[in-house]
Amino acid sequence: MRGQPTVLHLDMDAFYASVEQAAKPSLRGKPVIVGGLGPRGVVATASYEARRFGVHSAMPMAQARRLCPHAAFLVPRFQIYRAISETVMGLLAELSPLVEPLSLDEAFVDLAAGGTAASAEEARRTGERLRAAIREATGVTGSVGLAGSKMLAKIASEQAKPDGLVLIRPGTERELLAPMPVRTLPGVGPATAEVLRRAGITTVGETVQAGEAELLRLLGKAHGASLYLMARGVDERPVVADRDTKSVSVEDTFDVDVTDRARIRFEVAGLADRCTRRLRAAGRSGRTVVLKVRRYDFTTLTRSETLRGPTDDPEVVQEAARRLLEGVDTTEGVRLLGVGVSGLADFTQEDLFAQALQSSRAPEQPAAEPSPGGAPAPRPVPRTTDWLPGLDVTHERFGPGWVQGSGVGRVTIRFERPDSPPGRVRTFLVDDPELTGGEPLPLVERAAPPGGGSQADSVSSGPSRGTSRP
DNA sequence: TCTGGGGTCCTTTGCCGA
DNA sequence: TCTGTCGGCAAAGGACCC
Repeated sequence: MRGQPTVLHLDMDAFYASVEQAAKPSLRGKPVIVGGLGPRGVVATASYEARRFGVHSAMPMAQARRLCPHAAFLVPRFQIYRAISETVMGLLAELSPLVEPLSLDEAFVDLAAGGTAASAEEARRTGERLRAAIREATGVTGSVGLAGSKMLAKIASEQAKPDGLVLIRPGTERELLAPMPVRTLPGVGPATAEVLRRAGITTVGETVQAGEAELLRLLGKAHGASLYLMARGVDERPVVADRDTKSVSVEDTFDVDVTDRARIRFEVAGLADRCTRRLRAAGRSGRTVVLKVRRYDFTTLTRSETLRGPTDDPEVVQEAARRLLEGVDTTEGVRLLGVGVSGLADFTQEDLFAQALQSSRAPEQPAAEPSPGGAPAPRPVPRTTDWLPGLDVTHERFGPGWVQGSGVGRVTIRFERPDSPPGRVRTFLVDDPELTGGEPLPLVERAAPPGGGSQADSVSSGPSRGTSRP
């Protein structure tokens, strides 16, 4: 443990929902729920107003609707979240060269490496300056935790929420942690908590009392040892910038379970294709192809195959995924399919010999792609051209707005912008020629407009996913 | 209307070669 | 030469995180 609070953890407050409220004045102060809106969607983020009704992240959307039916339900707009995230990460980079992003809305900063935490007071001033800068540059708020380690900085930022700052003074960690539930510690999820509970351990203090030997017995070597350290407030994990990606994967959950084998093959081929596109975009290639199947009953299995050399060739990945699929029984229906590549290499070198060998080892299946024997190609889920709630639009006469809802051939648009008062609602026919998909507007005047660019695969609501209208 | 998507890390098991 | 074992790799599953 370090002598000074030199680790800063930043956590943006209810990030996606806050961005939507900043972008849409009519939603400020109201419950906002962002997530997948399909029949199998889950909540990505709930605003604090919605959390008061018991809605939280990862909750099935259907349950969220029951708990908070009057909330605004919106699909995520990753383009603008990413743009704001880049602005925030830029501000963090000004504090130190050692910044470790955890997600779009969270990061650790090693202040010691930036020379901005010589004392607790200076660390606090740095944190407050950062919070002000974030608010000014982005229009949304973040909470800051400061402590001598990652774990404690993260616990501090959790306590600071929303829109606050908490500093844990070195030397006070043990008493602070003792009464907290074990779930507070990183790496303790539902399963570990249950194992500990059955052993009579529910708080951090009890975890320490149990002793290392008992934790090793209960949880195994790696997990037990690290939990014992964490529970005593010992966390020597360094802040690591530039973490290397280890795998790339794409997956889709279907609105309705799929049983048709031809359709399943077709979807797997499409997933393999999307996966390799992402791989290539990142300039990487990989050796191990993984097929993931979640069945009708939510049991999940993976099948993997390691190639002779790394590849980023869509055909090779498709072939491997198809071979893996042949060994999986899907007659009772699948709810999710995924394709991933791991064992990543930096270079994109093709091992042609390995390819030839691999395909000659699987001769039983004719090379023909998804549509066997002249049968009509299996239909993918029709791309819904729905106007999805929350997406940006522009009307030739009324200007920029966002989709509030749609149905029976109509779409309701609210015309407002981040800097306007709450706007008015108008309803149009879905094919109104004056209505087109729009770009996200910047939340604050000076902020650069979100870096455009394509993001074909980044919107995450499955086969009927909501890309913005062309 | 039960349960997303994209990751990381760890454990177990089986196999193979030294 | 036989046997044991050890390390490394591959495959599969599971827990956890945001």
